[in-house]
Amino acid sequence: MTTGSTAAGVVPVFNALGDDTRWTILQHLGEADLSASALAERLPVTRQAIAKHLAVLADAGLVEPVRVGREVRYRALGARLTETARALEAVGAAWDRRLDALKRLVEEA
Amino acid sequence: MTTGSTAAGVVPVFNALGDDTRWTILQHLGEADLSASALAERLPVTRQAIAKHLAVLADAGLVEPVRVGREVRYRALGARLTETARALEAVGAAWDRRLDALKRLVEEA
DNA sequence: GACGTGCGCAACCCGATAGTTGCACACGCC
DNA sequence: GGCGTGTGCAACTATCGGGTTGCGCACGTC
Repeated sequence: MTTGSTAAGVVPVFNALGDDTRWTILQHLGEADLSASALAERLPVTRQAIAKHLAVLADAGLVEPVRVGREVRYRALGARLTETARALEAVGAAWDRRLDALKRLVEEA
Repeated sequence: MTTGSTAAGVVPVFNALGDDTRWTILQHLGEADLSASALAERLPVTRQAIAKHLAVLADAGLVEPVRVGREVRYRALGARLTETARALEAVGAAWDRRLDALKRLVEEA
Protein backbone atom coordinates (compact mmCIF):
# COMPACT_ATOMS: atom_id res chain seq x y z
CA MET A 1 0.00 0.00 0.00
CA THR A 2 3.02 2.27 -0.47
CA THR A 3 1.64 5.82 -0.68
CA GLY A 4 -1.26 5.37 -3.01
CA SER A 5 -3.92 6.72 -0.69
CA THR A 6 -2.05 9.71 0.64
CA ALA A 7 -3.53 12.37 -1.57
CA ALA A 8 -6.98 10.87 -1.89
CA GLY A 9 -9.58 13.44 -0.79
CA VAL A 10 -6.99 16.02 0.01
CA VAL A 11 -6.41 17.41 -3.46
CA PRO A 12 -9.71 19.36 -3.62
CA VAL A 13 -8.75 21.03 -0.36
CA PHE A 14 -5.43 22.22 -1.77
CA ASN A 15 -7.10 23.23 -4.96
CA ALA A 16 -9.50 25.35 -2.89
CA LEU A 17 -6.62 26.79 -0.87
CA GLY A 18 -4.52 27.60 -3.93
CA ASP A 19 -6.28 30.84 -4.77
CA ASP A 20 -5.73 34.29 -3.31
CA THR A 21 -9.34 35.38 -3.41
CA ARG A 22 -10.44 32.29 -1.57
CA TRP A 23 -7.81 32.86 1.10
CA THR A 24 -9.05 36.39 1.55
CA ILE A 25 -12.55 35.06 1.95
CA LEU A 26 -11.34 32.51 4.47
CA GLN A 27 -9.55 35.16 6.47
CA HIS A 28 -12.76 37.14 6.77
CA LEU A 29 -14.73 34.04 7.69
CA GLY A 30 -12.11 33.25 10.30
CA GLU A 31 -13.16 36.36 12.16
CA ALA A 32 -16.91 36.18 11.69
CA ASP A 33 -19.58 34.24 9.84
CA LEU A 34 -20.54 36.25 6.77
CA SER A 35 -22.93 36.00 3.86
CA ALA A 36 -21.87 36.22 0.23
CA SER A 37 -23.34 39.72 0.03
CA ALA A 38 -21.49 40.85 3.13
CA LEU A 39 -18.24 39.49 1.69
CA ALA A 40 -18.92 41.23 -1.60
CA GLU A 41 -18.94 44.56 0.24
CA ARG A 42 -15.49 43.85 1.62
CA LEU A 43 -13.82 42.37 -1.45
CA PRO A 44 -13.29 43.91 -4.89
CA VAL A 45 -15.33 41.25 -6.68
CA THR A 46 -19.00 40.69 -7.30
CA ARG A 47 -21.30 38.72 -5.07
CA GLN A 48 -21.67 35.99 -7.69
CA ALA A 49 -17.96 35.43 -7.98
CA ILE A 50 -17.82 35.05 -4.23
CA ALA A 51 -20.74 32.63 -4.30
CA LYS A 52 -18.77 30.41 -6.67
CA HIS A 53 -15.73 30.52 -4.43
CA LEU A 54 -17.89 29.64 -1.45
CA ALA A 55 -19.22 26.65 -3.36
CA VAL A 56 -15.67 25.45 -4.00
CA LEU A 57 -14.77 25.94 -0.36
CA ALA A 58 -17.89 24.14 0.79
CA ASP A 59 -17.16 21.21 -1.55
CA ALA A 60 -13.71 20.99 -0.01
CA GLY A 61 -15.29 20.91 3.43
CA LEU A 62 -13.54 24.08 4.54
CA VAL A 63 -16.71 26.06 5.01
CA GLU A 64 -20.31 25.42 5.97
CA PRO A 65 -23.47 27.34 5.14
CA VAL A 66 -25.56 28.53 8.08
CA ARG A 67 -29.04 29.93 7.52
CA VAL A 68 -29.73 33.05 9.56
CA GLY A 69 -33.15 34.41 8.83
CA ARG A 70 -33.28 34.82 5.12
CA GLU A 71 -29.58 35.13 4.56
CA VAL A 72 -26.98 32.39 4.28
CA ARG A 73 -23.84 32.95 6.25
CA TYR A 74 -20.72 30.85 5.89
CA ARG A 75 -18.67 29.44 8.70
CA ALA A 76 -15.00 28.45 8.54
CA LEU A 77 -14.40 24.86 9.67
CA GLY A 78 -11.09 24.19 11.32
CA ALA A 79 -11.47 20.42 11.36
CA ARG A 80 -10.71 19.82 7.70
CA LEU A 81 -7.73 22.12 7.94
CA THR A 82 -6.34 20.22 10.88
CA GLU A 83 -6.80 16.88 9.11
CA THR A 84 -4.97 18.20 6.11
CA ALA A 85 -2.17 19.58 8.22
CA ARG A 86 -1.60 16.20 9.82
CA ALA A 87 -1.51 14.45 6.45
CA LEU A 88 0.99 16.99 5.16
CA GLU A 89 3.21 16.65 8.17
CA ALA A 90 3.27 12.87 7.78
CA VAL A 91 4.33 13.09 4.16
CA GLY A 92 6.99 15.69 4.87
CA ALA A 93 8.39 13.59 7.66
CA ALA A 94 8.55 10.56 5.38
CA TRP A 95 10.54 12.49 2.78
CA ASP A 96 13.01 13.77 5.32
CA ARG A 97 13.40 10.31 6.78
CA ARG A 98 14.42 8.97 3.40
CA LEU A 99 16.97 11.73 2.96
CA ASP A 100 18.40 11.15 6.40
CA ALA A 101 18.76 7.45 5.65
CA LEU A 102 20.54 8.27 2.39
CA LYS A 103 22.85 10.69 4.11
CA ARG A 104 23.71 8.17 6.78
CA LEU A 105 24.41 5.56 4.14
CA VAL A 106 26.85 7.86 2.40
CA GLU A 107 28.65 8.68 5.63
CA GLU A 108 29.07 5.01 6.46
CA ALA A 109 30.65 4.24 3.12
CA MET B 1 -2.64 43.93 10.79
CA THR B 2 -5.30 41.37 11.58
CA THR B 3 -4.41 38.25 9.57
CA GLY B 4 -2.90 39.81 6.51
CA SER B 5 0.29 37.81 6.55
CA THR B 6 -1.15 34.37 7.10
CA ALA B 7 -1.33 33.22 3.51
CA ALA B 8 1.70 35.12 2.27
CA GLY B 9 4.08 32.70 0.60
CA VAL B 10 1.90 29.75 1.28
CA VAL B 11 -0.53 30.09 -1.60
CA PRO B 12 1.92 28.89 -4.27
CA VAL B 13 2.48 25.77 -2.22
CA PHE B 14 -1.22 24.99 -2.14
CA ASN B 15 -1.51 25.81 -5.78
CA ALA B 16 1.28 23.33 -6.48
CA LEU B 17 -0.38 20.72 -4.29
CA GLY B 18 -3.80 21.14 -5.86
CA ASP B 19 -3.13 18.93 -8.87
CA ASP B 20 -3.28 15.17 -9.19
CA THR B 21 -0.39 14.82 -11.59
CA ARG B 22 1.87 16.81 -9.32
CA TRP B 23 0.93 14.65 -6.36
CA THR B 24 1.78 11.56 -8.37
CA ILE B 25 5.14 13.10 -9.19
CA LEU B 26 5.69 13.93 -5.54
CA GLN B 27 4.88 10.39 -4.50
CA HIS B 28 7.53 9.08 -6.84
CA LEU B 29 10.04 11.64 -5.66
CA GLY B 30 9.24 10.69 -2.10
CA GLU B 31 10.71 7.27 -2.80
CA ALA B 32 13.69 8.27 -4.91
CA ASP B 33 15.26 11.25 -6.64
CA LEU B 34 14.27 11.13 -10.29
CA SER B 35 14.83 13.12 -13.46
CA ALA B 36 12.03 14.46 -15.63
CA SER B 37 12.80 11.79 -18.20
CA ALA B 38 12.69 9.02 -15.62
CA LEU B 39 9.35 10.32 -14.37
CA ALA B 40 8.05 10.46 -17.92
CA GLU B 41 8.63 6.72 -18.22
CA ARG B 42 6.49 6.10 -15.16
CA LEU B 43 3.67 8.56 -15.80
CA PRO B 44 1.27 8.75 -18.74
CA VAL B 45 2.40 12.25 -19.74
CA THR B 46 5.28 13.65 -21.74
CA ARG B 47 8.60 14.72 -20.32
CA GLN B 48 7.85 18.36 -21.11
CA ALA B 49 4.61 18.32 -19.17
CA ILE B 50 6.48 16.88 -16.22
CA ALA B 51 9.18 19.50 -16.60
CA LYS B 52 6.54 22.21 -16.22
CA HIS B 53 5.14 20.54 -13.13
CA LEU B 54 8.61 20.28 -11.66
CA ALA B 55 9.11 23.98 -12.28
CA VAL B 56 5.93 24.75 -10.37
CA LEU B 57 6.96 22.46 -7.54
CA ALA B 58 10.43 23.98 -7.42
CA ASP B 59 9.00 27.50 -7.31
CA ALA B 60 6.87 26.43 -4.39
CA GLY B 61 9.97 25.11 -2.66
CA LEU B 62 8.63 21.57 -2.51
CA VAL B 63 11.33 20.14 -4.71
CA GLU B 64 14.95 20.83 -5.50
CA PRO B 65 16.99 20.07 -8.63
CA VAL B 66 20.13 17.99 -8.14
CA ARG B 67 22.64 17.64 -10.97
CA VAL B 68 23.89 14.10 -11.37
CA GLY B 69 26.28 13.89 -14.28
CA ARG B 70 24.37 15.31 -17.18
CA GLU B 71 20.91 14.65 -15.88
CA VAL B 72 18.91 16.72 -13.42
CA ARG B 73 17.20 14.77 -10.70
CA TYR B 74 14.62 16.25 -8.40
CA ARG B 75 14.49 15.78 -4.68
CA ALA B 76 11.40 16.13 -2.49
CA LEU B 77 11.89 18.59 0.35
CA GLY B 78 9.96 17.85 3.53
CA ALA B 79 10.79 21.16 5.18
CA ARG B 80 8.38 23.32 3.20
CA LEU B 81 5.67 20.75 3.73
CA THR B 82 6.19 20.77 7.46
CA GLU B 83 6.15 24.58 7.57
CA THR B 84 2.91 24.62 5.64
CA ALA B 85 1.38 22.00 7.90
CA ARG B 86 2.14 24.08 10.97
CA ALA B 87 0.67 27.21 9.40
CA LEU B 88 -2.48 25.29 8.50
CA GLU B 89 -2.86 23.85 11.93
CA ALA B 90 -2.54 27.30 13.48
CA VAL B 91 -5.25 28.73 11.26
CA GLY B 92 -7.57 25.81 11.87
CA ALA B 93 -7.07 26.09 15.59
CA ALA B 94 -7.87 29.81 15.47
CA TRP B 95 -11.14 29.14 13.67
CA ASP B 96 -12.19 26.49 16.13
CA ARG B 97 -11.26 28.74 19.03
CA ARG B 98 -13.57 31.43 17.74
CA LEU B 99 -16.41 28.95 17.40
CA ASP B 100 -15.85 27.60 20.87
CA ALA B 101 -15.93 31.12 22.28
CA LEU B 102 -19.19 31.80 20.44
CA LYS B 103 -20.71 28.61 21.71
CA ARG B 104 -19.71 29.37 25.26
CA LEU B 105 -21.21 32.83 24.96
CA VAL B 106 -24.52 31.40 23.85
CA GLU B 107 -24.60 28.91 26.68
CA GLU B 108 -23.98 31.60 29.25
CA ALA B 109 -26.86 33.74 27.97
C1' DG C 1 35.43 13.44 -32.72
C1' DA C 2 31.07 11.39 -33.53
C1' DC C 3 26.94 9.60 -31.73
C1' DG C 4 23.22 9.34 -28.51
C1' DT C 5 20.68 10.64 -24.79
C1' DG C 6 18.72 14.12 -21.88
C1' DC C 7 17.47 18.89 -21.35
C1' DG C 8 15.47 23.39 -22.45
C1' DC C 9 13.04 26.47 -25.18
C1' DA C 10 8.81 28.01 -28.13
C1' DA C 11 4.43 27.69 -30.37
C1' DC C 12 0.19 25.86 -30.27
C1' DC C 13 -4.44 23.54 -28.61
C1' DC C 14 -8.09 22.97 -25.54
C1' DG C 15 -10.50 22.54 -21.35
C1' DA C 16 -11.22 24.62 -16.87
C1' DT C 17 -12.13 28.47 -14.18
C1' DA C 18 -12.32 33.29 -12.29
C1' DG C 19 -14.93 36.93 -13.41
C1' DT C 20 -18.83 39.60 -15.33
C1' DT C 21 -23.87 41.04 -16.37
C1' DG C 22 -28.64 40.18 -16.16
C1' DC C 23 -32.70 38.28 -14.49
C1' DA C 24 -36.02 35.91 -11.55
C1' DC C 25 -37.53 34.55 -7.26
C1' DA C 26 -38.37 34.24 -2.50
C1' DC C 27 -38.45 35.60 1.84
C1' DG C 28 -38.89 39.29 5.67
C1' DC C 29 -40.36 43.26 7.32
C1' DC C 30 -43.26 47.38 7.75
C1' DG D 1 -49.90 43.26 0.33
C1' DG D 2 -46.01 45.71 -1.36
C1' DC D 3 -41.21 46.95 -1.26
C1' DG D 4 -36.46 45.95 -0.53
C1' DT D 5 -32.79 43.13 0.24
C1' DG D 6 -30.40 38.72 -0.44
C1' DT D 7 -30.07 34.39 -3.16
C1' DG D 8 -29.85 31.47 -6.96
C1' DC D 9 -29.44 30.36 -11.82
C1' DA D 10 -27.84 31.04 -16.60
C1' DA D 11 -25.15 32.80 -20.44
C1' DC D 12 -21.10 34.76 -21.92
C1' DT D 13 -16.06 36.26 -21.88
C1' DA D 14 -11.26 35.93 -21.21
C1' DT D 15 -7.47 34.35 -19.09
C1' DC D 16 -4.81 30.59 -17.14
C1' DG D 17 -3.02 26.14 -16.94
C1' DG D 18 -2.17 21.34 -18.35
C1' DG D 19 -0.89 18.95 -22.25
C1' DT D 20 1.19 18.16 -26.80
C1' DT D 21 4.62 18.38 -30.80
C1' DG D 22 8.86 19.90 -32.63
C1' DC D 23 13.31 21.61 -32.65
C1' DG D 24 18.01 22.82 -31.23
C1' DC D 25 21.61 22.19 -28.21
C1' DA D 26 24.92 20.60 -25.07
C1' DC D 27 27.06 17.45 -22.48
C1' DG D 28 28.97 12.54 -21.65
C1' DT D 29 30.39 8.50 -23.23
C1' DC D 30 32.92 5.59 -26.19
